[in-house]
Amino acid sequence: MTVTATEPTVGRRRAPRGSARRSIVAAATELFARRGYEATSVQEIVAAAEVTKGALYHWFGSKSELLTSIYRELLAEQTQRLREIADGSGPVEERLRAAALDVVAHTAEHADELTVWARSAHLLDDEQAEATRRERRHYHDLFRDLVREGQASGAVRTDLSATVMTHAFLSALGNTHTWFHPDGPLTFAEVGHQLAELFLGGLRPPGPEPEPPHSPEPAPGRRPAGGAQRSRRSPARRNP
Amino acid sequence: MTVTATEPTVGRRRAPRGSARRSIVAAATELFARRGYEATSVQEIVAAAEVTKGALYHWFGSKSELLTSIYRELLAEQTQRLREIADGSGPVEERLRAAALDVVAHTAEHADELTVWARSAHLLDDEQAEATRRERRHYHDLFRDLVREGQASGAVRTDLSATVMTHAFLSALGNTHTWFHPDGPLTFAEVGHQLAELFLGGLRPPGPEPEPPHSPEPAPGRRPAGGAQRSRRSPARRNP
Amino acid sequence: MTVTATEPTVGRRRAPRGSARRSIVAAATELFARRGYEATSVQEIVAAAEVTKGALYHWFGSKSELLTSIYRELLAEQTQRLREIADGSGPVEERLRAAALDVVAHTAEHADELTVWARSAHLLDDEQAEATRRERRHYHDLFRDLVREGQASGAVRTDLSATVMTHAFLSALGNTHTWFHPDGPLTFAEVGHQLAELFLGGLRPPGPEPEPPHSPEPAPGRRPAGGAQRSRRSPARRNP
Amino acid sequence: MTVTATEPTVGRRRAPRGSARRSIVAAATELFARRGYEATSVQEIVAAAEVTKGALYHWFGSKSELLTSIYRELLAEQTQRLREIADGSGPVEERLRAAALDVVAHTAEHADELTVWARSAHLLDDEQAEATRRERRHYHDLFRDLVREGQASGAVRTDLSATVMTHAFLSALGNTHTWFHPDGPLTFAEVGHQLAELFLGGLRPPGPEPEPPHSPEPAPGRRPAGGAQRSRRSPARRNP
DNA sequence: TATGAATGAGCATTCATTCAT
DNA sequence: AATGAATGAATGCTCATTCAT
Repeated sequence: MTVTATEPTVGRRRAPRGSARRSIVAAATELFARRGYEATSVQEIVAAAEVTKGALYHWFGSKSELLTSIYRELLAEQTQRLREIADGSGPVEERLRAAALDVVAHTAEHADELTVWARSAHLLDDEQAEATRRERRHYHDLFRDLVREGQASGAVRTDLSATVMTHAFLSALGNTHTWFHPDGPLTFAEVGHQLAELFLGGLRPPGPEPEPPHSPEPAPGRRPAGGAQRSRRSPARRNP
Repeated sequence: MTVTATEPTVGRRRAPRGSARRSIVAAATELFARRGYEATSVQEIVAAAEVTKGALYHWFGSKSELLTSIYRELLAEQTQRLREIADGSGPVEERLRAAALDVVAHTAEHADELTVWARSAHLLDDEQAEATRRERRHYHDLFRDLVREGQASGAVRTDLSATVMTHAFLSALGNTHTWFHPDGPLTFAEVGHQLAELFLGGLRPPGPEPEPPHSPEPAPGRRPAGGAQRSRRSPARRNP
Repeated sequence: MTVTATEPTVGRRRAPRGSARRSIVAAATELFARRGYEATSVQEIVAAAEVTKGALYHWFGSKSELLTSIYRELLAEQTQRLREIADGSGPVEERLRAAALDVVAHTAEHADELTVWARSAHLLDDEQAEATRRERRHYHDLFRDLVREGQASGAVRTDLSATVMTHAFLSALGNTHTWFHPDGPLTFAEVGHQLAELFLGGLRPPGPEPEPPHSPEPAPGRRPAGGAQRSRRSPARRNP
Repeated sequence: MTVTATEPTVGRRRAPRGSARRSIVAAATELFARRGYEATSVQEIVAAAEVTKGALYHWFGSKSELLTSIYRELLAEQTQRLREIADGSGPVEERLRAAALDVVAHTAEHADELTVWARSAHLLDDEQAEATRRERRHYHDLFRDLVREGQASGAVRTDLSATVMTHAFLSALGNTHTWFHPDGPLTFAEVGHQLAELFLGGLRPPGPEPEPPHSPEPAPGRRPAGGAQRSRRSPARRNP
């Protein structure tokens, strides 16, 4: 019933400009994550967002466009962050490590949205699927190119496909929603760091090695932002 | 489309006993894989299976029970195979490697069903979800115990959680449906072997190593059955 | 069949506002009364009301909610009438008699709806049943309190429970649908008056009585409105 | 699973002759009473009776024939009892009283079946409805003739129709299932006696009376058999 | 920048009944 | 005297979307 105004307004306006769109996105994200895209009706979204159906269709052309919007915003942000890391100046091993940790941090921050996407992307019609697929592909290529750069420099094993290694890491992280439970013994941040460590370790060329370039511990004090708390539903997030 | 008579019949007898159930499962598996569980109607299933709706509901309590049945059969088979490998007599490194390759082979053989499951498991009601979750958990624990055995023997690094490592490998394989394309440069078998290799390599304790206990190549001549061809739709399966 | 436009429209405008709800209620009442609640399908209702299923479910959450709505409106009206009589100023005998005759009149006017209710109330789910049960109970208590007032004043025998006497009268009237036939020798109004007379007579304390306070005849000229004609299907209503 | 043998059997027979039929009737009666005829599926009946569908259709031509069977057996018994009372030798007042009390007793004994009938009779197809209607009508006429005999003898008021008075009493009793609750202050036997008393009192001619021919109390020691306990579900049956 | 009544095709599911064995 | 797989038509209901206001 009541709407919290986030900016000063005058007169008889009940909510600030664009707030309807924002509350629709927030409600949809939460519901899609909890119940799934298909199991959430437009009616439920508008009820949770405290707007009418007409308002939703004013801002979004369809239910699937709403889903796509949520994901594309997320992807754009993540791509931007990755690009900055990849374009950095340090040695490739360091940039690779930074990239992996950034994926962990971003996954932690947006677990809900990413869960929704993983479960529902296949339901989109061809047009919308194509658009997001291209952007997602772009993100993947950015990461893979970093791996390839590592291969060229000798830091990464060359007997395995950079594509496969990239997908392996991204999949392992993107699947945490199917098994991670916040009440378990590890926080999401810890799990993420272990996954990054496992990935980075797996990249090293097989055979005798002179010096491990980094310590295998989760590096206390370097935890990525948002790593410890991540979801509206379970701020702690420890798992088995 | 075609109905194979498994025993000779005379007159206008409908079909051999139990054939209705079988054709329902076959039709549902194919349709769920191609179009998705939610996008496939019961009407379409019975049309493809050439039975009536009543027959479907005679054998399965609901559409979701049909989905669950398909998955549970698959999981039971996979669990049985893993148990035999885990209970084998060789050194743990070899059993771990065999287990990983078996997961690859099984994933290749049943990619369709596993894709369906990955996309639709979250739609099940609590009761059905609980039953399969328990069985799935059991399968996971079997694999994880092998990893733990490796940790105890010194073959596997101990600075990472066996649970996390197990999930990482299973997730990487279970997610191939989101990116693998049969027209790409690698067959599914090759991708699978690379994933196994990456996983096995990542398990090794960090630091100097005397002798790599196994060659990193995909082990020619040992390819698991069904590894090279996997799906009704794309027997070759090469990917980018 | 025919649709009466209640306001002038132009072009291909569908129908005046709120008319959909009204025609749904009218069609449902008629069909439920003629064929029974369970034997009437939602499809038949919307066809008769010349609306779509969606419109019906826009206004009513379910078929049973539609049934409940019809009855609750009826009950509210009847309760209101009874309250006015009970709160009147005359002697209790007169108010009791007026109340009984009002029940007769109301039953005559709404025989169809009441028949439907008597036959189908037990099919409702607990939630809906509870709501109407409470209102129905309220109506009953209003009548019973009048009987109790009569007992306190000495006009009504005290050796029998006011609750039981009230139920007896209401049941006798509410069951007329099982046996009354309009082609019989008595009109419904006559039957109703006899029932009221029987009830009122039964209330009198047993033993010698000085003066019968009212004539036992059906009181010509005082027939309640709608008593003589009651149903779309049988305007006359005489019975055996 | 286990069936209690009601008569000695030999050999490998699992249940006595006709026991399937009996358990079907028992299960159907119980389910129809609790959930309603329409809301009870044939599947539920055979599950409760521990027989198969085929067995049910072996003994009964249809679901409605099963319903009809239950009621006709009951009606035959009740009619037989009433006939014996009506054909008795005492004065008409006494026979009338005995008849009323017998209806009370019978209603108490078979409340479940009678409830089913009251709710579901209207669902039968014309053929079955006609058969039972004739028998029910016969029962009613037997009672009404007793009332008429009372009118002829001067014991019963003649200003009201014997038909109407009979229906009033039978309806009041037949409707107890809609309001009587076993936890209330009165037992079903007490309610029944009050209803009989109210009815009998209402029959007396209006105006001065010399001697009340009977005491208004529920006549302790004369309670009809079965009056105190009646239903599988609520042996006590007290009501508000 | 909304509103909300209405659409209409589609959905999963139920159910009394049949019949070859 | 039963079995139980199969029928097939019907049922109540959902839902993303539209559009006059």
